[in-house]
Amino acid sequence: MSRYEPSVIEPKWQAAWDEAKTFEASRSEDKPKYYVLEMFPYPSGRIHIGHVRNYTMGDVIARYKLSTGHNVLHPMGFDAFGMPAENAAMASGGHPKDWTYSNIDTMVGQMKPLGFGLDWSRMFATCDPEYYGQQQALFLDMLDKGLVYRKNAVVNWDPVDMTVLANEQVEDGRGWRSGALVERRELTQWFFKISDMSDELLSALDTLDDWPAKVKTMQANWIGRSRGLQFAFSTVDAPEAFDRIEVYTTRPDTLMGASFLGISPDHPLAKALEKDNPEVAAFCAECRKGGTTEEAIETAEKLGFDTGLTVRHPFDTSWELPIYIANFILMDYGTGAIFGCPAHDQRDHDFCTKYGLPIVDTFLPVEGDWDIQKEPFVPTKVEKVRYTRGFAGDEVQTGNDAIDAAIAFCEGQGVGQGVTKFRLRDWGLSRQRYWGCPIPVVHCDDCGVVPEKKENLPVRLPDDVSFDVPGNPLDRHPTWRDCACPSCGKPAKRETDTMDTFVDSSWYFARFTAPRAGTPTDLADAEYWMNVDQYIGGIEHAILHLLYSRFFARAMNITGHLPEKCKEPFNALFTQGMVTHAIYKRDDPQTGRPVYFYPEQVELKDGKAFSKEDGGALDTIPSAKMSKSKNNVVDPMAIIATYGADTARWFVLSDSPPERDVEWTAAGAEAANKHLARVYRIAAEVAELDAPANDQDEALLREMHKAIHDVTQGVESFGFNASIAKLYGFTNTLSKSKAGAAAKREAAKTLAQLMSPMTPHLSEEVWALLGGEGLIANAPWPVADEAMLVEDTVTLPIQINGKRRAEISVPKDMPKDEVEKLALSNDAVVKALDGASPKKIIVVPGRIVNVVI
RNA sequence: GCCCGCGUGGUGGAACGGUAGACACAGGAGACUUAAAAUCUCUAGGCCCUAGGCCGUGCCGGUUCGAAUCCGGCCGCGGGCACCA
Repeated sequence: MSRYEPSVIEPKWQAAWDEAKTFEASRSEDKPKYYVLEMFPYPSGRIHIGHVRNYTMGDVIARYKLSTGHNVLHPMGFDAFGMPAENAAMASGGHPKDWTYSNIDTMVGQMKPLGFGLDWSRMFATCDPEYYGQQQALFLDMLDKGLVYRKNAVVNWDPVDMTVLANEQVEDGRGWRSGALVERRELTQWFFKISDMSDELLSALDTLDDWPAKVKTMQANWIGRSRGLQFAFSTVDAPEAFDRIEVYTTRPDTLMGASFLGISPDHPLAKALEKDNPEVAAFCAECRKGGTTEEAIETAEKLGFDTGLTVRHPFDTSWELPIYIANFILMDYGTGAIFGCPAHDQRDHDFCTKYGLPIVDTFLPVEGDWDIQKEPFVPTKVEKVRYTRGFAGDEVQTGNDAIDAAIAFCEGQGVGQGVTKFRLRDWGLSRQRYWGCPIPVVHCDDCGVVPEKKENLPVRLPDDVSFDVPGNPLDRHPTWRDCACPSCGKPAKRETDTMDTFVDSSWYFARFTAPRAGTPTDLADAEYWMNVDQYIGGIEHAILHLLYSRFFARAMNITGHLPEKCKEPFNALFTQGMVTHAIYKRDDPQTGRPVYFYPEQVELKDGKAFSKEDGGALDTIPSAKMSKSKNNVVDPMAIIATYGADTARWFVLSDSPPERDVEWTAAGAEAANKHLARVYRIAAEVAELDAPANDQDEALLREMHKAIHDVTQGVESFGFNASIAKLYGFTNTLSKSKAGAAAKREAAKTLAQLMSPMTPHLSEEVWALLGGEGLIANAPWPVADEAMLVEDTVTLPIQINGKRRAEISVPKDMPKDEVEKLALSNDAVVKALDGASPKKIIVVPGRIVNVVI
């Protein structure tokens, strides 16, 4: 009998699938279609065990759907533009293009041996001119429909390198290379008008029934719809054109508790004052230090500057409030001006305490005391509170009711109006970098900003660029910028900004439906294949990528590139966890710096780690995100070389639920491999078995049908770990069964089929061994016989006061009162009752009996 | 700082509000073997001497006949915060 040899069988079956074009998708109306997609990878160099897990999940779905009679589209590509390619070019002198395509070659070469059922004929990289040229066409159509515009926006500016930095290139407020203090600087940038769709993007979340609730919550909070009052304070002695300052507040009910007016350092008034007041200029300059992230702004020390100017309170013109410039007020949100109410807001409370401004309550708890000077009173808006300085509605009311009443009152008084605002900002797509899709517009002295003609697309990136100095190579290229104005034909200059790589990933799923089309999409193909039936990817993309894709799908509908039904392009979403691995380290006694050990340098004894080299004890950090610098990255290629692809696939799906992180352990991989070898051995035995049918057959076949049922349910509901647990159990049953050869062969073939989405190579081999017809990949998925699933008797636990004390075995459909009688006659119950009668008996049919004493 | 998750034996984890710990790893005992590997069988949350009982799902409280599960508060860890992808 032969052994389980993955290195022999895996290439064999991969060749067989290629030969039969098993996974090449083509349109045909005779079967329902199914589009399964995993978020495509960034070509970082080598595939990661996390990729293996992600793509294996998608592959399980794809193979399962294929065997349930679907026309499956399961494509793969690369999200190939982005900063790491430029960083590599800066570090080691190559070209981003060479680096990227060489990485793609490597990664494809690593993915193929894993046996994923992918349609490789559709593969593309977003840096292919064929792809980004179509993206430029899409951009021009969006420009034409008014979905793109230019405005000023702040960027991280490195004053030493004279270049724009990405957020991740800013460390503790300093540029990562120069170490210079980063400043926020305004540049003219291109924007997508995603905010026009705020309301729609929010309300349509309700239609996404098969998306995780947490993702929808995150998106809803991100879009951040709020209702509030917008009104103006009139100023006292302010510069010309600033006699009124518009503010937006979500708490107009606290208007009588206002202590100051706060404006953003980027507010027009601040900018006006800055011009001839050096103190204001110095303060605003101070505020502009640091990075652009919300995190940096929110966690920075709250600073304010008293302008000396005041505004009049709208309800009492003799009441004047000081105008402060404050570093925590964002120009992007609302009107860039707020009124501060320290009694009911922690930040305002801190601010007023710091600058000695009055703290006046507008409401207090319905009962009890509150020292408002010491601590702000910030109840939720659904709680009832007692208004001490209310001006609308009841004295005791909820915050929500008070807000509604306040808006109505103010509108009646002619003080502002109720408005709905969103937190969502327009999507800035300009990047001052080389390795991205060029924005296809031209700057002409006479005609202004002019779109490039479609027949001139793609606007290709030049190859002759260098990365020896900071900044955008397109800016300093000797000739690339020079072109003719598409409108008047005079010499003009190309736009040198390229697109955010999120643009590339916002429509690739649509492109996969017709990857070689001469237009961004082919409507007939999109109509057939869209939407993505199952999208799989990391939770880290919960907001930006998924929101931008939802926006793009709508924009592509408006520009005629996608049908109406694609406005929500992902029918179902699954967010998978990471693959983690322990970190082994110890501090170097000389330098005190941590030294990281590779798993193969580590010896494990009684759960403790020691260096193989010198036997010294090591610290273990369990379940850490894999990171090259921590030496805890597991290379899938090494796993394949040792155990084969099926072992890697089986392992990443077992144990942990897919949405949770899974820890890679050598022991776990070893165990997975042993199990697969065992399945092979059992199948080989069964193939040679020659035993007559007997009374054990039915028990085995019953278990087989239960396995079909449970495994199928696991696959359908992303419970792959549950499917695998069931498969372990069924393997044990089969191994121990004394049933006849025919029944055991049927069971073994079914086992192979149930395993085939996870371990396709082994399954094909077992299938062939047992005389299965054709490829198991094409064999119809087994269907559980309902009659075989029904149990005649059930075991009911008996609880006394909620604690399990006994169990009884009863016929499945025994009436409640008979179960009750049986329970009461149970020894444990009789003993516990000790002659008394129970207070209550709860019988949940088929589940449990609880006797309350 | 803000938003969203997660927390169960030595380990990964299972469990429609209904027998907590399925399945697996590591461990223990045994079979086979000259021996080892491989394989197979049994065992296994903790505590108490056992019958049996007590304690146990990060911590504190609540709802319920019954809570890992629902609610409130805390602690710890992770993801995101608009130029990492």
